Amino acid sequence: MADNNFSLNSVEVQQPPLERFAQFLQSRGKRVTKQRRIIVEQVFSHHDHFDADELMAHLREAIERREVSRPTVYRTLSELTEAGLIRKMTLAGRSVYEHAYGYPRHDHLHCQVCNTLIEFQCEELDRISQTVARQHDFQISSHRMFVTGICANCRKAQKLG
Amino acid sequence: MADNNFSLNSVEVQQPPLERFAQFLQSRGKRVTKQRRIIVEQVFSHHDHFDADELMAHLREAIERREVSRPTVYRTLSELTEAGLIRKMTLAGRSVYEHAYGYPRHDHLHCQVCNTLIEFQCEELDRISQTVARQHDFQISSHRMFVTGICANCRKAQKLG
DNA sequence: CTACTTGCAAATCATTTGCAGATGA
DNA sequence: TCATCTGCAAATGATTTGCAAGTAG
Repeated sequence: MADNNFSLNSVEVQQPPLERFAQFLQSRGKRVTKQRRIIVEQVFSHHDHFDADELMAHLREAIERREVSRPTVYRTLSELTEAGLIRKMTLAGRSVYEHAYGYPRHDHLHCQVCNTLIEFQCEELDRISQTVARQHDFQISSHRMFVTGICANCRKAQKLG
Repeated sequence: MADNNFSLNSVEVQQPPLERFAQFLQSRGKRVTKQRRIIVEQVFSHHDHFDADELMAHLREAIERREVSRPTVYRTLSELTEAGLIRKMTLAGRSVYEHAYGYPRHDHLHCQVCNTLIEFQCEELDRISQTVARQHDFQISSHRMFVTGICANCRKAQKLG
């Protein structure tokens, strides 16, 4: 849960993701390249959950133009995760990402029929993590809760079917 | 969360895993074979978290004797999961299993250094799942909570190092 | 008997890596 | 300049599948 920001008060303006990423890259002696720019812009163009393939589908044009390649997409997703701009989770064996930068902490309901993720916030989960961690002399870095089941839409569809 | 048992009161005796599995197999028109017996016996010989490779390591002799093969181990793990005898989770891209049959529901602390899973029980998590699910008109089948961080042992080791 | 199972070899599939040429600071 | 990057092709590693021979009921 490294917070490299001096301030994240929600009232304050926050630098755009690309700038934030540029800082991170610089701090590691890495470079701001055309492909990293393209990928970050795409990732933060809208809020959503996505995996590498879905991201590449959105980048199709750039990929066909040979401006971005599959390995670079994977490499950049790792860097963005390291930088704390996105968060990675594993869903059915596949890596799925979501925005972390500028987006509030939350957990998920996962519909096992349509595979959708529904976000929810619950302060209590933090409290519980802390209590349990204390009991086991465990140093928390983060927690993740998934509630699996069937969403309202899919239940409706099933009844109709 | 399908419960195929008529009763799971902890005071009552419970049939051995192999018998339970035999019932499941029969109900599906499947057969009790030597390899399924060997694998179930091994899986339930002690309580632990394990992945396919670790299980195969324990089955090394049978594998060398050509009594059990890698595909059969994978196939049987799937069946045991379907039968509800074991539970599957994904940890760092790898499938990890644990006993479900005859073992109380729990969640995990996951040490990111030594990769150990520490179990804990917390009724409140069920209550929270239910509340959240209700808010989103979501039908729960189960939940899973992971608290990631560093366990006491690894912290000690790090201080010494 | 004969449908279900198995081991084997080969296929998959997501993700990663080696490398020679390209490029940002 | 020159270390960092990139695309390409190929490697990886866990898991799965097709298939002919084996076996449970």
